Amino acid sequence: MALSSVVPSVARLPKLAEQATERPNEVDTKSRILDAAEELFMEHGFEATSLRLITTAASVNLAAANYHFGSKEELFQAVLTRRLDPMNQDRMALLTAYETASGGTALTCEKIISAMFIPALKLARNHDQGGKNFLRLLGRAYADPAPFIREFLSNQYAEMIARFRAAFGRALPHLEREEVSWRLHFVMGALSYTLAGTDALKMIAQFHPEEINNDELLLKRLAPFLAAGLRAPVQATDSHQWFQET
Amino acid sequence: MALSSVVPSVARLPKLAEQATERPNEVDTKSRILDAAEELFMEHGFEATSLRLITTAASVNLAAANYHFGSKEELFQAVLTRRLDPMNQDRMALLTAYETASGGTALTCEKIISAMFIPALKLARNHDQGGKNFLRLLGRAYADPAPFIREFLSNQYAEMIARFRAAFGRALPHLEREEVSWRLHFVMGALSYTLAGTDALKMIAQFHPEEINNDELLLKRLAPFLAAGLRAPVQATDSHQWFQET
DNA sequence: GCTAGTTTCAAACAAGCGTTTGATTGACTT
DNA sequence: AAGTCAATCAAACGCTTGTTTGAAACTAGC
Repeated sequence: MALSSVVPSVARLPKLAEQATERPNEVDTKSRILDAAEELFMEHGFEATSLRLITTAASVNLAAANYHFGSKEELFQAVLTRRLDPMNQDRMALLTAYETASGGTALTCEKIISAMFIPALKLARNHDQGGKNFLRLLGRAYADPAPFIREFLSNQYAEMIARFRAAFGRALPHLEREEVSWRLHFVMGALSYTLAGTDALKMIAQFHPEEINNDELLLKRLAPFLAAGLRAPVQATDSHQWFQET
Repeated sequence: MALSSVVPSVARLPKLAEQATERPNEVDTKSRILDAAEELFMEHGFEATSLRLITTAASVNLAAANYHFGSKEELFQAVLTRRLDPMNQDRMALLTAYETASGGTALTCEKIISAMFIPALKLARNHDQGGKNFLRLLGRAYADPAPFIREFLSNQYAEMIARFRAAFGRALPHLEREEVSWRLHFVMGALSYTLAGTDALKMIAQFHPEEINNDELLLKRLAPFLAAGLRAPVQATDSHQWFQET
């Protein structure tokens, strides 16, 4: 179905052994497509972004997208993988570092949340241009109904989620395993929603507009909220303290 | 641009004054389209759902969609309005009822969250078939990048958000207004993400599969989490307790 | 200089899209 | 019985979509 070589070799890379590969301008076609696709997918979503829009923005030929990535779906996955995979590796490495540093004692919730957020912050700050775009793209991909996106994210996240669920389980020994999983779910929900929000964010936060794109301040507000939620007392299953009214 | 009468009159309604209008089968074309659109938009998203798919599922002519609603965008808005508007009215009415019942004293966070959730629960439970579908559709619409959707939701939610922000402000007098707005934002994020989740939900909750569609149990887990987050102590702005590591 | 193999390119492909048209149907009024 | 008008229908409109094609451009090895 795809072309014979979805991963083409290196014949026409621009002067491979001649000069430094990190020129900000005039990078190779594949990266140009990835950069343009990242921004446009973030702005319009997967379905509403056409390959023609992407390739025009990248100043490459339309057929180059299918040549280098095989299909639009594979291009989207490549956009996600490029940054998501390193970020999740960072998260797990940081969690491991915290755990070995603490000896045998369980980590605090704040420490574990740190291990989730710091790699995301690093991504938002360090990358030349696309970091913030990518986090917003990721937040939106989380809510996308397309099956191939949901399946892809499930696989990409499975290992990291398992590691962090175990860590939260040790940090909150009084909670049942189910409850820990649910709260981790809520944490990821608030995080992805917050990262994806632009208009919804403006809707609520008409103040301090300079803060809106300051992810560090944003997460400094989100983290205490989530840590307190994680430590909340469990609701008795048969309690009718809630929802007693019609 | 739209037809001359986007809101057509009542000439050919099926035997208008003859029989009861609440037959579960053989409802009028407009409702059939709305029901089919609700389900398909929920399943595939706005862009990926074609009018042909909707009208075929509704067993009506393709042109009927444009005739009754004007355009695909207006159809989507009609799908949202049909249930969202009454739900938000319910929320505000319930909040007002709580406030008058409490006399002059401020409501608790739990009570305010109740006023947000109970109407959503009612929607999920009472409506013949589409209630749960609609909540998932709503959660996804929240993350949709399409400008007309974001604008529409902003307008639909503005009044309700303002009312609840004020209520939370009174319940949490030690918090600055900004902090209250942010935390309300986080609350709505976790809520919409949770309501929208299907695969992500399965990904985390492999246990008790019968609970997944039990919204009451779901919100019984979510509510204590959010209430605790709302009451969390504020993080000092200059504190470096978080994120001190690279 | 020839050849092999990778990348680019303009052009076309078939399919699907939202929307519009114009005729037809059918219930109502007069 | 004629006329009015909302509602339905099959068909088409113009356009965009993702993908494919085959030739051209280019680099590298012999």
